[in-house]
Amino acid sequence: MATMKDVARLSGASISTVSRVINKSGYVNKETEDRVLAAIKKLNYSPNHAARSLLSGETQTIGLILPDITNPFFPAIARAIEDTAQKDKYNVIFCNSDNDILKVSKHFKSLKEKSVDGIIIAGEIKQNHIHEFIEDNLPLVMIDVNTDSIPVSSVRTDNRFGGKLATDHLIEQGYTRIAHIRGPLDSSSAEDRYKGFKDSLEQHHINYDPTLIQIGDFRIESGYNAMLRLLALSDRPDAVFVSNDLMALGAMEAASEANLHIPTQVGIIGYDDIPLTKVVNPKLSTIQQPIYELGIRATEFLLKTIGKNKGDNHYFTEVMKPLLIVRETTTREKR
Amino acid sequence: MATMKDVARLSGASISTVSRVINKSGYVNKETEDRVLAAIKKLNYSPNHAARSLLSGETQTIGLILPDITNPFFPAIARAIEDTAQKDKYNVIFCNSDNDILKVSKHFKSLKEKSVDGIIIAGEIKQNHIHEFIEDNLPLVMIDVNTDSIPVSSVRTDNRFGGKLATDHLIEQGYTRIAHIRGPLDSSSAEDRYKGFKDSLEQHHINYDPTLIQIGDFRIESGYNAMLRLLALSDRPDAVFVSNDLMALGAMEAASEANLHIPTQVGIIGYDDIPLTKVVNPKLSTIQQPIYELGIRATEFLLKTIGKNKGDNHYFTEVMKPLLIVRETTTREKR
DNA sequence: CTGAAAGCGCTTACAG
DNA sequence: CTGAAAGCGCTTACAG
Repeated sequence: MATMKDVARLSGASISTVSRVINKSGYVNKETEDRVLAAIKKLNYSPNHAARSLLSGETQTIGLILPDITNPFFPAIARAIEDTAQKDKYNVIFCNSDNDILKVSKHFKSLKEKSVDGIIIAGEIKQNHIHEFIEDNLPLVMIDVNTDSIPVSSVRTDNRFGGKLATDHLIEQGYTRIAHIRGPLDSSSAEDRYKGFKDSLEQHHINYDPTLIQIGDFRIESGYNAMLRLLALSDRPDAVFVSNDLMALGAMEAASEANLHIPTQVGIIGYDDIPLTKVVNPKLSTIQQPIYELGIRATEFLLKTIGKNKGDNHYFTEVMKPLLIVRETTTREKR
Repeated sequence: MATMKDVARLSGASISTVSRVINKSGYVNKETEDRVLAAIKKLNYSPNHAARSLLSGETQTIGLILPDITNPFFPAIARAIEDTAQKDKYNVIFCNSDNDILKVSKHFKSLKEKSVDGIIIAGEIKQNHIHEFIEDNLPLVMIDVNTDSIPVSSVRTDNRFGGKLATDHLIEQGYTRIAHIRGPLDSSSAEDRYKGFKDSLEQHHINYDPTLIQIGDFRIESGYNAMLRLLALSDRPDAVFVSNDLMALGAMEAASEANLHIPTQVGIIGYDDIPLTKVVNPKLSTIQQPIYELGIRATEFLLKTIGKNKGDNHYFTEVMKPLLIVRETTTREKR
């Protein structure tokens, strides 16, 4: 690889001058500039990124820690982040955490050592762990985590409102015994959706029955198993609000195997609106999160924070509204 | 951030000695070592990656260029690559190319400027473009591209064999008029699967009917549209081998809308075995590619190449065998 | 076993 | 408008 020294030698200019034409900083005689440009071209020179980083402390790279790229919720997030970062010439390093806080910490540390300019974390992170990350003063944005009481940038949807939306819809469709398969206790999103579920029951004066609440881990099998438990109840539910689409798919499978017709015998609504919802049969009703927009906004916040002076404690938060998407798994004829 | 200088000062040792204990290179007195270690801990020192890269020319980072992470085929590849890279302390920067050769080139150049130690490219790349990339002498591995006549490392499955496998299966199930929805003309995988399709027909002495061949772009809509065209034929097919699962899903949708029962009235088999195949109803028969293993092996090859001396023209190729997975869309009772 | 010095490829004042 | 010099934070011979 050619260096600036080579370019300087070939063009007859000094290294400083070469630097000036490359960075378009300071005055350079037009003819000198042309000679330098010609030399750059001839040598196929391109600047050494590591050397620049050493000086500037910046790498034009951001880190992305997400639970698992093979979970259908995350590719759209990752894509949005990469698209948005690319526009500002940032690259993104991605890491999978499997929602294991140890792995999150490990990746965070490793990214910090690589001097990434900022980090985006998606997934279930408990509040006390978030504090651990903000101590480092590295620009940080959390996706889909309720950070209400923590000074950190974040982007998420209003999960409580979404949970209510889903449950309201089931009630309006005439379902009367409504169960909920919630996500992990660690997850603030799962917690908020669960709260929305209770809000709706309360508003409609429906008794809250704890036996109708099952806990899953946001993966398909756990939805299947939770549904099995619900169907084993003596007084089983006629509808269930499932805290994410993946588990809802599992629940649908369990219902089908029990020969229960969806939506007439049991209604099911999910959460997220991942692409899968449209290809299953019947198509899954769900609460839509603006997944791609979540990723865009998170990246915008991160880049804005990177732009600010360090030590400046600005942070940004946005809570987006989710949307009810009625498809086939809940459209029972009204009685 | 603390530097080695700070550590040296605090521990009373020289910078050279500090470097020795950090890199465990050369002899260091046990007591000196302990003092240095203590200082490192106290200052929460971690080495500056950019400075190291400047010296070594290595970044412990690899680039991954894939068409689109939101295409369900690629998350598993990306995950496998990240998992494997992580084991050797490599990070991966990922970029989406949308199968646009201009974007591939752009990303390739940008990754090269960031001094990544190697690059993995997945997707449809024409042979003449591959030459462009190997000129740079940067360690490179291609995934799912037929590179038979090109000196470059690659990992793929035997697509021609897979295409034959799929078509043989349809014939064995008693289907007699078999169509093929192929992938783009640019794609060597699509071409090879198409060849396998023809191999099978030939072996079974079935006439090749060009009207039964439609071209898609590997995306769901194109499968839908291609199927529509096939169904509009006066003498329409009773089965179709679709060149990937996503298009097969589109084809299934078109068949359903035409009120054709799958698999009795029309059989459909896909290719890839993405997770979606198991959640659709009926479940999609397909040809399984070992997607995760593809990613592992590609990364292993890349890291091996990085380990070798530059200029050393070793390259590695592996062709894996695909597997027939019979599910519900092709299991017609034999006549 | 340890330290001083050179150098990786750049940018940034500073002087002219 | 241009060049010499210092320095970013490290590693690597080299000398002791």
